[in-house]
Amino acid sequence: MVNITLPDGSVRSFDGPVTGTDVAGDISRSLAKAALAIKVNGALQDIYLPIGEDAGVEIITAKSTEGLDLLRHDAAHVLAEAVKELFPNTQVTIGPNIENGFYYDFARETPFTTEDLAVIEARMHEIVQRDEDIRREVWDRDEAVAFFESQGEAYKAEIIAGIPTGEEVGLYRQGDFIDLCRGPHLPSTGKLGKAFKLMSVAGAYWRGDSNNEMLTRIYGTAWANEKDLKDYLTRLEEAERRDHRRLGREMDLFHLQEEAPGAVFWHPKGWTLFQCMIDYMRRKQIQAGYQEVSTPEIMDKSLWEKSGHAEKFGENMYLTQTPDDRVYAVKPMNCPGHVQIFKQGIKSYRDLPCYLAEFGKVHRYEPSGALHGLMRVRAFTQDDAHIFCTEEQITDECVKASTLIHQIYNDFGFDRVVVKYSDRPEQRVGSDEVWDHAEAALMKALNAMQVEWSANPGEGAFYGPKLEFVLRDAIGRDWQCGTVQVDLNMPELLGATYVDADSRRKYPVMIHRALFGSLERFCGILIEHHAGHFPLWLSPLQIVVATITDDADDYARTVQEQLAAAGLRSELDLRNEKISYKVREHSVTKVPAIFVVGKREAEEGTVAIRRLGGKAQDVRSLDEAIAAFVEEAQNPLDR
RNA sequence: GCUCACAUAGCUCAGAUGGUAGAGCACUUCCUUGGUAAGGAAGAGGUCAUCGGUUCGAAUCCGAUUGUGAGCACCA
Repeated sequence: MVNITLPDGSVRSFDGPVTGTDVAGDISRSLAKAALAIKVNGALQDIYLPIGEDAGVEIITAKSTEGLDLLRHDAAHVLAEAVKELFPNTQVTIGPNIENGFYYDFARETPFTTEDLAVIEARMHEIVQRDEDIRREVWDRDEAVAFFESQGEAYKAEIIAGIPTGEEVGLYRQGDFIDLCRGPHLPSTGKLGKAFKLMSVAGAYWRGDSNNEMLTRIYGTAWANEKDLKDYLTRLEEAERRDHRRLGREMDLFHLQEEAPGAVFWHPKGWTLFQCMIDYMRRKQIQAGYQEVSTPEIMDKSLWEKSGHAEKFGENMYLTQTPDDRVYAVKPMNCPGHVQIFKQGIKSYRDLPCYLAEFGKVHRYEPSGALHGLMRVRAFTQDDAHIFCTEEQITDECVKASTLIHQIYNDFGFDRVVVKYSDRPEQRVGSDEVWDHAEAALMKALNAMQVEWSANPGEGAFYGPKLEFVLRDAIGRDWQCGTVQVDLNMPELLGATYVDADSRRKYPVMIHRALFGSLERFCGILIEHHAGHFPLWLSPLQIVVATITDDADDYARTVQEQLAAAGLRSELDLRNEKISYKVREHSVTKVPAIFVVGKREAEEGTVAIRRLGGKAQDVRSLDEAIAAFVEEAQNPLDR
């Protein structure tokens, strides 16, 4: 007797060992059909393996996340099988499931191109049609290595050779295709169904290391049913519609061009948005006790040699040579400049903490392949600040900076923020003792912050450990923005000191922090987060005054003058076009509100307000409308 | 930087097999004065990313360069 306990607590008894298939079939035929795998006492396993003793069993279908992951993983195997059938000379490597789908990395002389995808996808459908059994086999490790080597599968052999000797190796066979895999897998290829699609090809380094050879990767998406697949494709289209590069053009915010790769040409509207962010931040920082400064964009290379930038960051730096043969570096960071300001005069411990902030434009020569709209550029503006303080003040100051970051993200409409903690990288300045100290201090601050955090080992800056603040946008993507870094190295490298209470000279601690991070990137994130529908206070153009007939032109001018006098950003649309034409155009460019004026409004001193995305018109007196909009357009700091 | 793809009018895109370019929208002018997501007509606009090669002839074929896209690696 084998007693199987199901998740609802019910128990079913069987005469002897049973498989997941038997259990599912015992419950219902439809479940037997939908069953992909089972969980026996909480552990996932193949559905056709026997269960010999009493156990808790859960049937896994594609409705659960786990089931969907299995399905996607199987899609990767079917992809590999299809490729091996079509291109026998290709070597297989690895193919996991990922968010929304799967990929498989192949090694071959000539990489796949997009044209190959259709052929491969068609073969995958054939393999699903064949409904081949997928069965687990247990092999001896050395035999498995020998087998894959004999098949010319060097990468697979290498992976298996990495498994400890003596450990058993699970292989899965489907048709003529056999692959190393931890499993579990679906019982047959037919279970994959039709809801999958190959999406793109890309290069990817073997084991993720750019020193290794590049493989050819095929990405695909797979879902439980065709409706989910269709929904996913629709979501991709929606994401494309809110792409900041597209909206930036449509809304006339900025452009990029070939002569200045990774550098932004801000148009008047985009620059207005940018300045709104700066205005907000400037006030916020002053409230928090910061002093704003400005430091040179180019400084002699020798300074960057002292700070360690030339050595540790040199590959990312722009250099300029002047007619007098001096070599200057364009600043990639603001810290050395701020240290120069701190160093002027003699600082006392009473001057600490000293907060120096700058909207500093920095240039970094980023790898060309990394550039992406506003999100990844070579010239960007940081809302950067350096807090010079004593060791005792580190915890407090880090907590304060973190609080500030959370408040700011909140004002900009982001409520989910997570923190990542990064410790010493391989490329670094300073002794291990100093790093021990800096890491411990930052960790102490992190614990005092009471925030959700995760570790990011080895990812710190070259001068100190850091915290990164990652926010999640409206469509669930994570963006790294703010950062707080504890630096016990830079002041010493650049000779910055203060006089302590015991009248001895000491090196201050330097906390580097940025809140938006890069203003350019933050701007891009805002565009995508709001899909161009900015809250009124951020919207570069707040109101368009549009006339119905030219009888209303004079009145429209009056309206716009009054809007301007009230500090609202508006434009006048007196063109000889129908009102529906004007409404459409200003809706497409995401203007938050249109004040429509015709003969009636001119006579009554009113405006007909049409909000972006709304259908209703709200006719109000001009004074009332202006008061309401002034109120709504207030900076969050004034509310 | 690496792999693949792409680069034609301001934007979105057509332009088998080589014979020096087209559409829609936008723009300009005219008609229309129209009440909430595209009224009508006419006109103007391109050294087909750049440089080289093959050819009688290149937007088209080949190579290089630059830029862009999707990934990888890197990262604010």
